[in-house]
Amino acid sequence: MTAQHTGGGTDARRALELLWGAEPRPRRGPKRGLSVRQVVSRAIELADEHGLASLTMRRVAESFGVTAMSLYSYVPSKDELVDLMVDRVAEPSAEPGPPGEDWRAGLERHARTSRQIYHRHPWVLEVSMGRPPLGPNVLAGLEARLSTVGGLGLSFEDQLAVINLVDDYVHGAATSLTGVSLLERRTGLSAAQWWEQYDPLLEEFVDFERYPALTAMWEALGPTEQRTDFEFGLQRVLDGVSRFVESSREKGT
Amino acid sequence: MTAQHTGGGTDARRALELLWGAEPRPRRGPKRGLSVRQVVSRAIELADEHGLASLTMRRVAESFGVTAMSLYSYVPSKDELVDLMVDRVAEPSAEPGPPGEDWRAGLERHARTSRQIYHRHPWVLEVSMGRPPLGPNVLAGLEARLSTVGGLGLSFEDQLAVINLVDDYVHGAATSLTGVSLLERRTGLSAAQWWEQYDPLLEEFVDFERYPALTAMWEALGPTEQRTDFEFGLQRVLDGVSRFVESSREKGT
DNA sequence: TTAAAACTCGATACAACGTAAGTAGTTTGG
DNA sequence: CCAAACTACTTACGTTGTATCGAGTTTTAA
Repeated sequence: MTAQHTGGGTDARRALELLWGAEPRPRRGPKRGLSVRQVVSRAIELADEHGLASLTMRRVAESFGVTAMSLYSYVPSKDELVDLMVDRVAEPSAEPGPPGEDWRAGLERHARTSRQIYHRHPWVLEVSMGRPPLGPNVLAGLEARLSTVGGLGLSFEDQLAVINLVDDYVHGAATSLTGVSLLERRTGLSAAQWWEQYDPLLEEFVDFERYPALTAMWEALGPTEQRTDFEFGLQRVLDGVSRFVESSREKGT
Repeated sequence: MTAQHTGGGTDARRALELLWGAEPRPRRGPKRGLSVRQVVSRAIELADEHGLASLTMRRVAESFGVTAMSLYSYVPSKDELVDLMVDRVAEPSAEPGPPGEDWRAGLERHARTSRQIYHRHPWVLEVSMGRPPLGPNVLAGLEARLSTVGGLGLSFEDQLAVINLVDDYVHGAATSLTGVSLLERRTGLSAAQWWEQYDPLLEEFVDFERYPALTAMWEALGPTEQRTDFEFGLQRVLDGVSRFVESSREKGT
């Protein structure tokens, strides 16, 4: 397991060539049986279905009927492959919003788009983006966010802070939301089944007197659904941003 | 790499016994050279220093001068070990707040405590908590949060939604914050060095005309520090919660 | 008191991982 | 037309979690 992060490649030029699709056609050897695009697409499919932990070079290769080492003529390492996967699935974040869209609607749209991406490709959440792949879609996504908050009269620092705030919330909420269903597939146990296992045992080990609020809640709600409400949180976050924008306007004028 | 998540163990009773420290003393065989506490502590130290990916049963064992398989008499699997580690580092979240603390101060304190935990133990962020280990500290942390928002007249659902919102933001922000420094150690390249590699190459591949806002920002700020401001985001989130609490009070009265 | 059961720990082994190295065969530029 | 460049295959290495087995140790039951 080498790649749990992006930007791990050693050859920056090669990485950018791959990200921006600069594949010079005239190559010497035998015709290639595959393309980088194909490899990346298949890798995404496999990761979507079985998770990042199960995404191995061997499996990607096998799905094409070639050996693992063959892939290394398309992609220098698994790290680079993950970079390419991340930029590929970021495609929707580059889509333009409707004309006349105000900042709040724009941030909402970006947030929902990200949530969609995380929902469809949960493995993205496992990839640390400390150094995002500088591909067309990742850059376009950032550009779109910046232009959404660009007209508010905020400093660049504040613009970035607002964008990061929303992105951080979405990332965190998506992690919670996805974690549950991910575990159901990984362990083969539904959340309900899991609770059935633990619920009776808990009383044996836990002194519930020490957790009155928790006990009250479990009795009222049942421990079944502890779902994070994405929209609720998003609206609170945007309310907070709204207040900041307003007070920032007052000062600025 | 089996354990990137908690709650993966197969024997629920054994898991709870370990979490709640129920180690029945009269055991038959030779005296044990170690204790579960020791093993968990050492594993945390190693994960703090070298990351979760480098935390292997062999390394933990070697640090005690025993073989990898010896550990399996203390802990049934690496999954369970990670569960124990998570509950252990959650200890600070059980600490009580000052008397008379209002809800906002309480949520702030919980958020900062979590951020501290993530800062000191970045590997926790890599562990999916879809099914948190039901140990004393995790439970106490949830109890503390619930009692913080318990006096606001919110429904249990709304209480949970508020708690999850703050936790989700903190998790997301911590992931951003930690990601950068984590990569510096993992790749041996500082963020500045990394940018130096990519910056000149970018102009070769990227048509900056297509990213005007991004270009303007990079020219103004330089791409060096794209840090997430934890406190900024936290205050916006709490502002949002505040508005919700107020409007909820109006309705409720 | 003693035999058996229960336990710890070490040695060995296996399948799966990313990928280095080497080879055979194919295409193309000089 | 041949040598350089390229693809894809075979092998191989070191690492991972952990199953299995065996030898030795302590406790319990008779």
